[in-house]
Amino acid sequence: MNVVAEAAGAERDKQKLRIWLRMLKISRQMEAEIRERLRVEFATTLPRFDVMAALYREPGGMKMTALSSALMVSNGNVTGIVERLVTDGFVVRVPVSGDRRAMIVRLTEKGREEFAHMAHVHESWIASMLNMLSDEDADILVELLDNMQIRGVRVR
Amino acid sequence: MNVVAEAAGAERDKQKLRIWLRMLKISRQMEAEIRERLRVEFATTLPRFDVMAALYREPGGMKMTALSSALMVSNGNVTGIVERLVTDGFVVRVPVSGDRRAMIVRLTEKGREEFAHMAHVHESWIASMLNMLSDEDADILVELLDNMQIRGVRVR
DNA sequence: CTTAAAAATTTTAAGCTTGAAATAAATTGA
DNA sequence: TCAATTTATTTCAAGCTTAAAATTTTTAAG
Repeated sequence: MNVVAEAAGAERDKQKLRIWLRMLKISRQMEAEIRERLRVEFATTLPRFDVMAALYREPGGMKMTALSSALMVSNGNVTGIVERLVTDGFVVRVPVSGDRRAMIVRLTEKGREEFAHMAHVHESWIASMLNMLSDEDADILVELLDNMQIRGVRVR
Repeated sequence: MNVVAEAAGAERDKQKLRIWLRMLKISRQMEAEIRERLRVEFATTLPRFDVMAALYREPGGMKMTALSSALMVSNGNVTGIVERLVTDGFVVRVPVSGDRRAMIVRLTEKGREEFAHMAHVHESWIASMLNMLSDEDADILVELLDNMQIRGVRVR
């Protein structure tokens, strides 16, 4: 590769790095704001909210493994979060008939109501935080983000 | 507000939520990949990398408070991370003459070399992960992200 | 049937993260 | 001066997170 092409490649890499750093910053800022709001207004945490969100979509409940893979976190991680949600009466764990290893986790009625309420408010927080985006920009952004399927680092 | 305008507003909120969820997912996937790589290839963690990156930009070193506000994390958090970096010989803590409360944290020569190496490889990971973006898309995305200044939730 | 492998989950150890409380030093104002 | 406030940092308790090891149960292979 000649020097010109090399320089162009380096500049392209820098541009990608810029995208990543900017995206990371925005995500962290928004996450921090959401965590703070969840703590102050609902006395809960983002991981708890995430678990409840996943369970809300599956009224029949989910196995621990399904839950942890849906959230892309480790098994052991979910164990602790679910434990605390059980203590608070938001979820229950029921044994799976026919497989004594497995457990199904399900929202209680109290958990469903609590989540429905939080989700509604949560949506308005997001809309408020992203209110600098015009409808057009929002459409472009959704389109771009939808096409970004992250896979592992390509080893050449 | 009439029913049509209300429905349009609700749809707008959903679009913003979509953007947030997609962005969060991408960030988490990329972060997970970077954490894994840092662990396997450099036996380090993302928080440590972040601290070293901030210090690399300030050859004279930074006070603890400057460091934690640059990284947008709590003071106490940085204390622990720096502690472990000191143990590994990547940073040093020097007292500030004239202010016995404060501490300046600075990369050691070993720390500078280590970070320079990691940063180079890190950049190529990012470029590889974002290789689905055309140059045009990348430019549009940088532009959009640059205009997204997140502030707290606007209370109406 | 028995044993080996696989699967679902929990436990553990180490590190990250926070908000709040504690410490210590510097600054301000009466 | 000297008391109150502010500033810089650390400590603490609680929860989050991971990878790896351990446990229990199921499935598969001979």
